[in-house]
Amino acid sequence: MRIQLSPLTPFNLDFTLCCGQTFRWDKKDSWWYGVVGEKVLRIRQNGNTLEFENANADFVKSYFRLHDYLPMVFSHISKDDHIKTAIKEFRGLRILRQDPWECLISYICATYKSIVAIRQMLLNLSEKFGEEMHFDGCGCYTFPTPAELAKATVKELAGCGLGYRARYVSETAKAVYGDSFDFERLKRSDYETARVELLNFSGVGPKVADCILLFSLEKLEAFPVDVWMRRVILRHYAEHFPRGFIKRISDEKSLSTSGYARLNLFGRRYFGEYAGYAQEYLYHYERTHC
DNA sequence: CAAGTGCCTTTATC
DNA sequence: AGATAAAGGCACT
Repeated sequence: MRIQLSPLTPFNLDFTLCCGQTFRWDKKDSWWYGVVGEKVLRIRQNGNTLEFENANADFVKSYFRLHDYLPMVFSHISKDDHIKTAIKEFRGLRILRQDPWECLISYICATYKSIVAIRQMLLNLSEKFGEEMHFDGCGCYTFPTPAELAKATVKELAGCGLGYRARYVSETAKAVYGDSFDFERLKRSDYETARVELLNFSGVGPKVADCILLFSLEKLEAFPVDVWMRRVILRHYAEHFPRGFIKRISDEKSLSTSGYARLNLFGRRYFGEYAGYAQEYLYHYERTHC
């Protein structure tokens, strides 16, 4: 199947899948392979043509958020030269619309880990608790369902390399499975309401909640602040804060709760309703230029 | 080669 | 409220 992309609103598949928002995609030759839902999706881009197998066009458009009109997004978030530079370099990077359950578990696992390590943990979880798929080559397992992870023991989860996160994943899986938690309802809730609900899950703090809101619950105003975003703000946006505050968060090994709240609020106010897009461009630019 | 540092932080405990 | 320590393990220096 093919989709012709509009030349008016850019899309770049490589930037979108490489920028660290998702962890279970692999590139072999020109094709990207990823398990989404029950299927192995194979997709590649050639200029304005998107070619794929094993999914329908509507799903692809939704998953890659092809309906986001990026020129409008850019006009909202282009507040200064630094973000403009990041946009110029990674034009076409899009926020994904990921599955909320997988996103929740992924970012619980992501705390205090490098991206390669996160990928390994999620691969282990899928191989051990997911269902095997049949498609050419790739390590193809579905992401485990809430039922599958709720059944797993903490020891088994720890065996996947989760460490202290094993308990959080177990508790959260049981909560989601037990309540038949409805993520679609959170999509309909506003940002603040959905955020408060996410914070109730074990292993979910402000940063993890913001990632889930942005990458799977359609809250484009979410502005996750991790160590990289702290560096971005210290280097390029320090003049928006009092000296003392900047000194304090420079000295902190890890960002305090109040520090997080302040940087997060700055991002949302400064960049506006598409702050999440700004975050992703700045994050990816910082990681590739350090 | 050993030891230290960093990693898309959260939680428990003061 | 706000600070602090502890929680895998692996890659990198």
